[in-house]
Amino acid sequence: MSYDQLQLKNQLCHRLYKASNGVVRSYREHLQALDVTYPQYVVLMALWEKDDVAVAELLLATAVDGGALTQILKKMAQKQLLEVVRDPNDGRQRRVRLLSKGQALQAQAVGIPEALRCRVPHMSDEELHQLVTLLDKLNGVFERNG
Amino acid sequence: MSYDQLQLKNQLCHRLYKASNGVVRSYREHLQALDVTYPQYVVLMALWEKDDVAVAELLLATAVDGGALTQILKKMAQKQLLEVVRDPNDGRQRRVRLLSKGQALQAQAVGIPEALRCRVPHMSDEELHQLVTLLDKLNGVFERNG
DNA sequence: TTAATTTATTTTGCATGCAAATTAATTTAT
DNA sequence: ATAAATTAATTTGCATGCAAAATAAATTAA
Repeated sequence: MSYDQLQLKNQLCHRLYKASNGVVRSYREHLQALDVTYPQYVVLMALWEKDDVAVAELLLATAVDGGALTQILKKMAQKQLLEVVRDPNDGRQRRVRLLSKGQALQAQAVGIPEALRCRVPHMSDEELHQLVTLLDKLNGVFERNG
Repeated sequence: MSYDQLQLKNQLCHRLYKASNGVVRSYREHLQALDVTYPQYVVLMALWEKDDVAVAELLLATAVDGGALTQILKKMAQKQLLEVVRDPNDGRQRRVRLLSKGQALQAQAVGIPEALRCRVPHMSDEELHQLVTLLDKLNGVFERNG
């Protein structure tokens, strides 16, 4: 009954599961100062890079779930971080735009990446870069199909 | 307003977020045949390796959230996959034990790891091993503290 | 042009992930 | 020996992640 391939220690998926949850948990303390959750932070990063985009474009950029994104945008709109307006040219689309309060958060978030980097002092820049490269290769699988 | 360090393409966290969600999504089709969710599958793998363990030990092995684990165990118990019984020596602890139906699922799960491996044909065994090694190093940060 | 189809979002129902509060049982301190 | 502290689990409230169904608006087809 050994089945090595079913042992948790041999599962890439479980490592990703732990890493993702762990990293998001690590962000929480920093994001609380901005009063946003991790997915909300991802939406903000996407908008800081490119503002005034359709929901569909935001879905692609953030990889946040569609059903969840609607709720997330509602909450962020309530907090005056952004607004969602119907596209005049295509009524099906809704465009997302940062409000001043959402734009202002960028300045407060500038130090977050470095703070998180400091949590992993035992890993070199090269190792982290390798990790990024490998994850990109893995994520390529999910780009188009499920 | 560039702030390179805040661009999504420079975030390790976002890659982990996408990878973890993507991989779990990939498991879903295989797990549906067993009628279990991904966290439930993790619990099963832990129990297949070591059965009759306290909830606390299962928490450590699986890294599943405590609050969620209680609900997960309830559902798995309803499905007759396992049972949760009070420890006679220490009434605070509850021990989790696989039932025959839960044990039997192992045979059905044997092919899952290979099926998932086939989803990443463009990555070599060495690359996947490197990814595992780097994730383990990253996850070391979350072992004790948050 | 009006129905059928396609596209963009939202809604719904269920299953976590998480922090904080609560309950239950054991151990420690006085 | 009994209160206080500690430990093990569970419960609660909120925020997603996800699939599938439902809406709404634009486009295509007949």
